[in-house]
Amino acid sequence: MVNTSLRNNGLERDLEIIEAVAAASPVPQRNGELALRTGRDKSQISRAISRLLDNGLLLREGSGVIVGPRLYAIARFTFEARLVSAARGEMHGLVHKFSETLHLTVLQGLEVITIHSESPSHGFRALSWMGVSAPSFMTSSGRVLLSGLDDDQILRLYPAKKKIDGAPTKCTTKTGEQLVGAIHLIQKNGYATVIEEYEPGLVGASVPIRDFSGSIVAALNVAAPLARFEKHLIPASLEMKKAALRITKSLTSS
Amino acid sequence: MVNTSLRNNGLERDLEIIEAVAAASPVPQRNGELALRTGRDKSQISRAISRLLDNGLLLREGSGVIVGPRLYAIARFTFEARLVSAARGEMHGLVHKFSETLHLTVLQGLEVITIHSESPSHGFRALSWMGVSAPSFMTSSGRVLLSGLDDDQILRLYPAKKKIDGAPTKCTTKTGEQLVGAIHLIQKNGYATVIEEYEPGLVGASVPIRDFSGSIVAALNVAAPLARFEKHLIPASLEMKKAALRITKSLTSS
DNA sequence: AGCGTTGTTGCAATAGCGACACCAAGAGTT
DNA sequence: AACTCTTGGTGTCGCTATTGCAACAACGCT
Repeated sequence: MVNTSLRNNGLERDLEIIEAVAAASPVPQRNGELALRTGRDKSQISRAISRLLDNGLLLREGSGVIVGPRLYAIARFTFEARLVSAARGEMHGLVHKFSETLHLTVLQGLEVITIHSESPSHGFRALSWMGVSAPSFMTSSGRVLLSGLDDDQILRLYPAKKKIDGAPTKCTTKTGEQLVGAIHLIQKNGYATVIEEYEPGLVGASVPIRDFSGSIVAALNVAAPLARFEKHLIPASLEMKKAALRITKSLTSS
Repeated sequence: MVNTSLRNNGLERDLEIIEAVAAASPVPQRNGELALRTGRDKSQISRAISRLLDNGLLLREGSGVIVGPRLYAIARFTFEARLVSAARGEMHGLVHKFSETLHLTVLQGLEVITIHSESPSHGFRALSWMGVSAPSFMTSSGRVLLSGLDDDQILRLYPAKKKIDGAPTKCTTKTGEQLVGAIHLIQKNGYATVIEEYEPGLVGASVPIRDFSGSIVAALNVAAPLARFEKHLIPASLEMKKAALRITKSLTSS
């Protein structure tokens, strides 16, 4: 029952513009293009960009704008920056061991966003992982990230009896009740696996990464083709569990 | 002298708050502390933080707030996307200066892959390395890219005593132990050189390119015939070091 | 209990936003 | 040059959100 009518259109609009610019990176975005993308009036875009330029969030490049330096200055001091540098080496080792792609994900709202990926030599270099935020209830990393919450917190997000919006037929957690059940299993095992839930032909496993206090701050995830990796899901999970512990350790010691 | 009256207090205030939070990282900042730092009314801080939380720019951590993952995701994505175009200019200048071929490489799995090359006009092997991968332990760029990892992480990839598979006789890093030693030297110098390790008659030098948070994300590399370039390896490395810094700087500061 | 500290919320005045129309600068085209 | 077409920037005005002060609620402390 928090006051939700407290909304700042300005901030939302500015973020929308910045993300539109970021999504088009490295191509500088022109004024009109952004107006189209965000569906706002050109006058608003013009004035907003002017402000964002003044504040260093955007930067002129030719006849368009790109993301400015101030964002980097802030991003440098985020928890994610430390997390990535702590996890990168471990992920590297696991890529070598599994020969499959690894992801480092965090929860934002109800979405899972990937903040770092490591691919094996034979994989494609994923360039598009930033915008791809997946729903949390149907991915292994999402369930792992949710597993830090209490049952009633989860049920508040996903009501027990109600069918979750957008749950595909393959998904094993179509209601909040089922989700809580899956999460109990994750809490017991310390890892989560999914088989062809999010995408056909794909399997995945995830383990939680905790901070010094034990709360879950991120998830380590491996995704691979069903045929190639199904039998390795459990061993890989156990391996990742150990890696997650080492990441926690190096997070607290730095 | 244009738009001085166009100042949006909201954006400025929000940025001021976010930066205050970032500056205190990793210690979560409480409401009142931020009011003091920014010299604003606590009511404004309270409401602003509530908005910033809703938008994922900030995150609750205990009784305070930290910077959320959203900004990091934007920064990370745009940095990668713009890396090649930012490096191209510097590489072009270095090609001119060295009259040798330059490569921009990243690590994928345990292989080094070349994502961009610049060759002098007389270059025979102009495009031959694009997308080609090489083992990381025996190339200068590979060692540079590994130099962001801890010793124990490297030793997990390459056990200390065990002879590395595929290491040719010329290779100076035949065991994990030797590799760690070589990497220590790279970390100390800020560059890596190899002489006829990967291919007979060929020498090379590499320097790391770091992202906004200091993580090594790519390597700048020059490869040349032994006879022609051996005496220039060190000066070229120093030159490339400066170029690498400029690349990072050009992306992260105005 | 009483007290100090800390975060949230009413409320009037005010400042900024959103939408539409208009203006200015270029780039072709004839 | 004048003509159009495109693109970015401004003027204005009704309307809504923000501001700053205050009172209020929620703790923690002796």
